[in-house]
Amino acid sequence: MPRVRDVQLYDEMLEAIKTLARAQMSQEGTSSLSLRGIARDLGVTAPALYRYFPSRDDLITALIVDGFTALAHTLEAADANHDCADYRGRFADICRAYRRFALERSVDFQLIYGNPIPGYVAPKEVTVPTVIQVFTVFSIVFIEAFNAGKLKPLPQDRLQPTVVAGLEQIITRNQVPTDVPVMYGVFAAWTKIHGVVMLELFHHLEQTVGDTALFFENELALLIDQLGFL
Amino acid sequence: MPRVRDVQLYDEMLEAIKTLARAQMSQEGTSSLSLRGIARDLGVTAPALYRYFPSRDDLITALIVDGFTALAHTLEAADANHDCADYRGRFADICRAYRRFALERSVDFQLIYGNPIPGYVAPKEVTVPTVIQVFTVFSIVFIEAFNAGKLKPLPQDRLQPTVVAGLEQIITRNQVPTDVPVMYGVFAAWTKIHGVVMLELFHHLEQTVGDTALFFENELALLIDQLGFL
DNA sequence: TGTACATCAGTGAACGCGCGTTCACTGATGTAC
DNA sequence: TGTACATCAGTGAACGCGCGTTCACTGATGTAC
Repeated sequence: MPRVRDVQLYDEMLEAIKTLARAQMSQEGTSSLSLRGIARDLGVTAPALYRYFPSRDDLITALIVDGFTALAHTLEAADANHDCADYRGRFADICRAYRRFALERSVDFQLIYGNPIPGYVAPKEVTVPTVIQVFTVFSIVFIEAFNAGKLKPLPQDRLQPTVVAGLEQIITRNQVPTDVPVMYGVFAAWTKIHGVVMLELFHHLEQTVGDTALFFENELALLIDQLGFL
Repeated sequence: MPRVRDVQLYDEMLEAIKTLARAQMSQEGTSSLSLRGIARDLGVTAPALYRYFPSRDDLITALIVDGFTALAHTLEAADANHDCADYRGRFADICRAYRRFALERSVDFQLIYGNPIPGYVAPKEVTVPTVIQVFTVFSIVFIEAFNAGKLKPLPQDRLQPTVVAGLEQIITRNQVPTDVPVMYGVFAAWTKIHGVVMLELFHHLEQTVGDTALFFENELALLIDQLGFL
């Protein structure tokens, strides 16, 4: 951040740029982000943007980080709406929020989970921590449910040893206070929900199952049972 | 197709263009397809391509159709490798082929299931039939297994009435010779596999579960039981 | 077998547009005396 | 309170590059007589 006269104005400009960037992406696709286009929309010349972002890639990075954070907050908010002990309800609402986010803020969703942007490489040290945020929200419900005796996860002998080893690594690396089978449930859930949402988002389901919202609810209900939520 | 002097040469040129297009997309992303770039690679001027494709969009359409067809054939081939009565094995291999296709031919996979290409609109009358092809391969195993008494699908009362209605529509529209619960299984399977594959493809799993191949196998084994394959 | 001619396949120039980034610059702003 | 001056915020021109598509054209090819 260069020296700035008015911090508030500066921050407003930052936000304005990112908002217009998202608008542009939602019209033209995530890969068509153009600094000149943003400058045009903003009524300013293109070089002016370089005071706010050193390059186009830095703008993209900021948008990706924002996207992950927004998703994580959305999921957290959905979780907070609930009686703590209603684990089935909490989990369901988190999943619903995941879907709603994907459909309503599809730019952000495509940006974080869709095709990579050509020529752009995400700086891992920046994006990885934010990826974890999302994943953490899911974990918390599982862990709390399990500790309350309200989750009966898959027995560990149904998991491949290498998978177990991988999960153990995450558990220790991120200091997640739980066991492998519980952790496995998080991934089983996430991958399922993600699949349904992705296919719905890109309109591969509506031609086939028809009412995608109800299909989602149906799959969600079955999933909750399968995962062992009591 | 314009009048052509040598049909074989013409077809070879068509293939060459599409091959270079795929190569370009795999380097620069599906949205960065450039006719001029292809012409350059081909050692020819850009207008020459207009003898083969009336526009960039027509080339994209051809690539998408090819992608769906290739995926469908890959799945069919995986299915053909098997003792007909080994339904669990057949289903597992189809899913493995789906994953392998996504990872090995990721351009095609991103093209058909990933972010839409900005400014491009798929002509539905062309692409929809090819979408069905893929879906059909999955259906066949389910139907055959069910008819052989080797699949115990979810009871219909666990499905939402509207979802049932939607599935009935597909069944009659495409003249699929089976019942709603069997059809539902196809979607339950597809969405699950798709979710795992998508997340692996874009490297969201490797940071977390570690060995993604084994994670896939693990999820697949569980899925086969859940779906009711005997 | 030899020649005239239609046509196919690809060229080269042009149109009008886009892009990210660098650079020297100007005018407005706030501050220090 | 008034003026000089540093610096911030944004300008405008330029660099060197990209793109899809149209158009009149040329040279090679195969065919018909």
